[in-house]
Amino acid sequence: MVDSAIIFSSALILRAFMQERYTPQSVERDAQGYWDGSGSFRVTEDPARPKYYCLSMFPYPSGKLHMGHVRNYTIGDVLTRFYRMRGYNVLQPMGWDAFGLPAENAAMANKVPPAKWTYDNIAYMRSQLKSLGFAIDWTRELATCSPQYYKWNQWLFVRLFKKGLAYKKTGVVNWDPVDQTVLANEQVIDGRGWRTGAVVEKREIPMYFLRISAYAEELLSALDGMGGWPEQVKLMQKNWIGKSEGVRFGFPYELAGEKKLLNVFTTRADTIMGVTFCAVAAEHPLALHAAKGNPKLAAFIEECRQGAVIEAEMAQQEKKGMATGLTVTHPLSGEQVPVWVGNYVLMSYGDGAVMGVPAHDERDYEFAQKYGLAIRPVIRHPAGDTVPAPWKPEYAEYGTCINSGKYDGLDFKAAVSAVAADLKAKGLGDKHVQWRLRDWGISRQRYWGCPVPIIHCKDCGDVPVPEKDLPVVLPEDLVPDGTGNPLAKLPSFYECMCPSCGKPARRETDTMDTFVDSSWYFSRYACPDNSGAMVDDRARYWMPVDQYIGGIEHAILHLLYSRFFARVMRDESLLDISEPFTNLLTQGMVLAELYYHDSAEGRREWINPADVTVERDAKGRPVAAKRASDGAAVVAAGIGTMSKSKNNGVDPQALIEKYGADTARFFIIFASPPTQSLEWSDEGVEGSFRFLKRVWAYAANFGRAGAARPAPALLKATRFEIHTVLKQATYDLGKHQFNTVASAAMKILNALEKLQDSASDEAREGLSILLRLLSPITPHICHHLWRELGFGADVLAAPWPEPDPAALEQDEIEYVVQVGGKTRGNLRAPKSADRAALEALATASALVQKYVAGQAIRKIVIVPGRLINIVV
RNA sequence: GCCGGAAUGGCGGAAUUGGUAGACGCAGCGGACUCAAAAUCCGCCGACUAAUCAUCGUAAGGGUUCGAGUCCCUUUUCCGGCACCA
Repeated sequence: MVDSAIIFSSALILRAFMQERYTPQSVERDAQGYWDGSGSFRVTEDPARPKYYCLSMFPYPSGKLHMGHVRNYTIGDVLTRFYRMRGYNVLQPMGWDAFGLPAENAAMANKVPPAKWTYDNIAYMRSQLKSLGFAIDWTRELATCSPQYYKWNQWLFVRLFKKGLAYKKTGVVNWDPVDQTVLANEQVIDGRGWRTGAVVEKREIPMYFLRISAYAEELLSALDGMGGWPEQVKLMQKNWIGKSEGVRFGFPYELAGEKKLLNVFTTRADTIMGVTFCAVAAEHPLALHAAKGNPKLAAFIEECRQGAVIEAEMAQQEKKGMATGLTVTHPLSGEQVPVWVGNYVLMSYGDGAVMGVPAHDERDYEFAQKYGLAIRPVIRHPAGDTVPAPWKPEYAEYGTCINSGKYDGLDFKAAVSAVAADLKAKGLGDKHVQWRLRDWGISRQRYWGCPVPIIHCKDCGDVPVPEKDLPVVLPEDLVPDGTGNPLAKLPSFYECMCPSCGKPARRETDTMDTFVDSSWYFSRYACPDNSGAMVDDRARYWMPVDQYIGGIEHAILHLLYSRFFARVMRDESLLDISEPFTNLLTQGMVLAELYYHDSAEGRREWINPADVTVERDAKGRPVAAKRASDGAAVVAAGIGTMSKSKNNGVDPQALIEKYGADTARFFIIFASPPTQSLEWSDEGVEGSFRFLKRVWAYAANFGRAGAARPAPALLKATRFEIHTVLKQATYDLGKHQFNTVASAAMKILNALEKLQDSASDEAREGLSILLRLLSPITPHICHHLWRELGFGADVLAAPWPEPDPAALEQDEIEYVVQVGGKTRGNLRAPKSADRAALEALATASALVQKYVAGQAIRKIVIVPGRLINIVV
């Protein structure tokens, strides 16, 4: 039956007043005014309804929205509105990740304090977000640069400091020797400072760390239970945490008469008898000691210190090493083993030293070949007992021990156990679990961030700022000049009294990594107005976030830090949960075409795709491209992420002004599924606009006098079509495949248009389904038409449409007919036909007769309701 | 370099668990309306072919299966992350 509840006879009268032309600007202004006026998106805790906390990653206020933001928030809004229509109490908040480097860069460029730049940007971007019509509860807005917010960063830091979960040690940073300042990785270009061009050096400085390693085991094991996260992200986190089980042991040596151990960790203790050298990092104490009397080695270590701390760059540089001249004693054989310095050994992993087994490790093999070190095979691997050059992957495989004395004949597991036991007996080592995950260094030698609440006292050491003195407020009127942190030059900030002894002391001038701000903001949205606590009971109601949406680029750091913070807050009795995000959707990038033009002087100029005219051949294939302004030939350089440097960005604002927010939203949803990259297309936007105009025109003409009533068979077929599409669309929404939901809306309109403006019950029902299906994607036009056609006062309050099983009933089913696995045609059969009937029907058909052509039928495969395959 | 993804017509994409490859849209081509244009509407639209049939066709190569875009192995290219961009 047709859903009569939504059929409303007054619709025809209302319709007479409706404009023929779709004018998105006025429609959207009115709808947004209605939502604002009625507080449609303000929510409070409601134990009677299931809650749904839908969160998109908050933006950095960089100046204006980019298409990636629009995409992110449109996806979140579709989910928000969809769940709302299904009866959930839905929270969708918004805020600003407002501390960070770009504000300092802008400040330097424009001589304006980062605070002013940031607040101006927030004001503009807020207005942009509002013009997109997102169902956001704006009463919960927060900015991480406000003292009311970052006070709680500081408060939590102090708690962790007292617990030992925050602590001080040295860390390595990129140092610009000209500007005398620490550089972020992105400020290092080809190993040089971005402003000075000076070769960057590594420098060790004291910093504060958060002991995320204390939660490594839990962060790893909990991944298994996180069904709502993409496998891909969980796998990346698992590899990042990097649990490896092996043996940690020491090579004894003597230094100035003192007995010491060179500690290493290995997952291949079974190869220990194949050790022919040890390699240590350039920063390793042993290397530094050896360099004292060895100028060549000192020069090599200096060379290793050149360049940035960026691991990707270090991993790609040529493997180099130099002998220290020192030796250590093999703990089991007693042989002397030479110690080398290797630029590929990372001080930050394990003990900053590795044992070298060139026969069974590719990196060690290369190193030994290059420097003429001994290669001693000790494993019988699938390619034999020897390891002739070149390196083969088989050399690294597990096998039984050979040339290993008492361990000969043992397999991997037995050998590792035996070696570990022997090392333990000698007091030199044991089995050990090693993590790749390092503690989180949160100190930044920068101004525009949350001050680290520590006071340095000559007598009392590092003293946390007392709770009553929080927040340590960041002055908002400074302008950095690129030569270090302005806070460190501001006595009024750093001069203070020691809270413990009352004597003059110096305030810490480092600020916190902005990832600290973003690791708990989602909990604060529940209670942003609470000035007395970090979070309260409202956070217990709303947390965890049911659906989190953001870029895949955050798969590891932000998401891992947030998982860590949730546990820290749990252990501080602030939250009841361990996992902050139940379901995670990682959206793809937004891409656009790239065009450039090389000038006569050889300068490459990137041309915005909007300024390019493409010539096509008769089949629509592009053959040439020209700059619209002067006809100059431009080169099509494929597609890439929208960026300033490649000048291929599309401004959301221009789009909204030209077509309206609904068109922008529709195109973004329609163009590709949320998790895949989205390729921008101006023609595609035109097509989306055309579709909304058609929806409008259909509604405006709906039930127009004089339309003939279609034949009953057409009505029935149309209703079948619409309900089939609806069923599919609801399924697609469940798996977050919104692009096909948009397609479904198009299919429904196509079907309705075939009814030629008839105001039949079937058409009215179809239209009400169309508007409800579309309302999460294009809420403004649906809001307007829903009211205008008299379906109700507010489409937000309408229930999600359900497919009617009766409409999906069919008397006949169309089967695909294959012969020998090749599709040959279709066959209609009664719904009731059983297997035998289908076989008889198929074998008797002319279609099958033609292709079987006298061959023996070996068997018949039947997929119920779908397919018949005659195997010959 | 290491870790994680992706690849389907001229283009974006669809194909529920292995079951009619190309839904829906864009571009293109043809037509209607118009003095004309825009807008709108109708039709065609993977390759090969005059057209039909047939054949081929989901990055490349191999395999499993009655049947593979989908599963397995190898390779190529592109994208994300690599701890101070956010």
